[in-house]
Amino acid sequence: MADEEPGINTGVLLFIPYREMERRVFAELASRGYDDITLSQGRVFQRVAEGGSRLTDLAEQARITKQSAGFLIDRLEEAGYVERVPDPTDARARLVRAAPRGRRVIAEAAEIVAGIEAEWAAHLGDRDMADLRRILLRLREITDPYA
Amino acid sequence: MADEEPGINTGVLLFIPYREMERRVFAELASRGYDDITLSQGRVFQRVAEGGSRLTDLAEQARITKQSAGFLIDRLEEAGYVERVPDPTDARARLVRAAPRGRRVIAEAAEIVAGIEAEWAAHLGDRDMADLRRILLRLREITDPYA
DNA sequence: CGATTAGATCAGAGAAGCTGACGGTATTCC
DNA sequence: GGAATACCGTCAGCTTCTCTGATCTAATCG
Repeated sequence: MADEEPGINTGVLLFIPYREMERRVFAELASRGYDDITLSQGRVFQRVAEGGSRLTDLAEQARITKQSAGFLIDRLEEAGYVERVPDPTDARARLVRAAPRGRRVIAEAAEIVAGIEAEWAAHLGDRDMADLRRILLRLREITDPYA
Repeated sequence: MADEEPGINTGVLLFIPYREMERRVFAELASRGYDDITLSQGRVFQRVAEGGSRLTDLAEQARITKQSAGFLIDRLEEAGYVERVPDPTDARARLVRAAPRGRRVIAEAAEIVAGIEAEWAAHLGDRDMADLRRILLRLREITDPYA
């Protein structure tokens, strides 16, 4: 687990760029005024689907308990990023969906991500960038239970 | 940030296999008796260099404050994974290095990681697995300030 | 209908991260 | 050499996040 170049753990190799992407997106969003959202909240928020998501599903996808997800969604709701509406198909459930402020931050985050991906593509070359995404999509088949 | 297959954020794509690798390694270690180490502790412990590391360096590499790193190292020390010794080259500093129990867990974790990487290679093919690592190493050049 | 399952919440606790401030040691600069 | 500065680690206090366990209501199944 030390530092010989070729022997470095593939997990760590995946983590490094992921973390850097996350850090830069959050820093940039904060500087644009979205400074009332945390990393953990963002990880859950990312999973909110277009038509709304159930709390339990969000928890599963983010790999946290539904209680933790509820805690984070409460904060996102207070800050105006999401809203909870009744699920018309199941009276036990409520749907979490993006509120207006949430939709704006989604659009801005997408811009920022696109900019960073462009930087990466410039460094790697378009060929390797495309290969990276293709291989990661295939890897997802065996590593994402909620694909 | 939603779910169209081709548009999925590259950061998320990196995160999925990373998280799965981490989860499996920790689950397997726990089942082998190393159940007194947490994810956060592991993330710092991974960075402890062969000859010992300074707390400040570990914090920088793990991207947490030195106070947080100190907290985690305290726990790792109590559990017998690391020990702190004076730094012979600087009386202000102490070196954190692996204790015997720590060296054993490093060896076992390496085995587990190798097994998972073999699974991934079997799914992707050796060619794509090698490409993945090669591309990630190049990506590290612009995403790891502590490479 | 009654029993079980599923969605969400409440309550309490522990882990882990942060900022700010401090004492001790090195280094740098006059 | 001495003063100013920077660095290493720690203490103190707080917030955020995550967990386990229990509870409530609604849906579903026999």
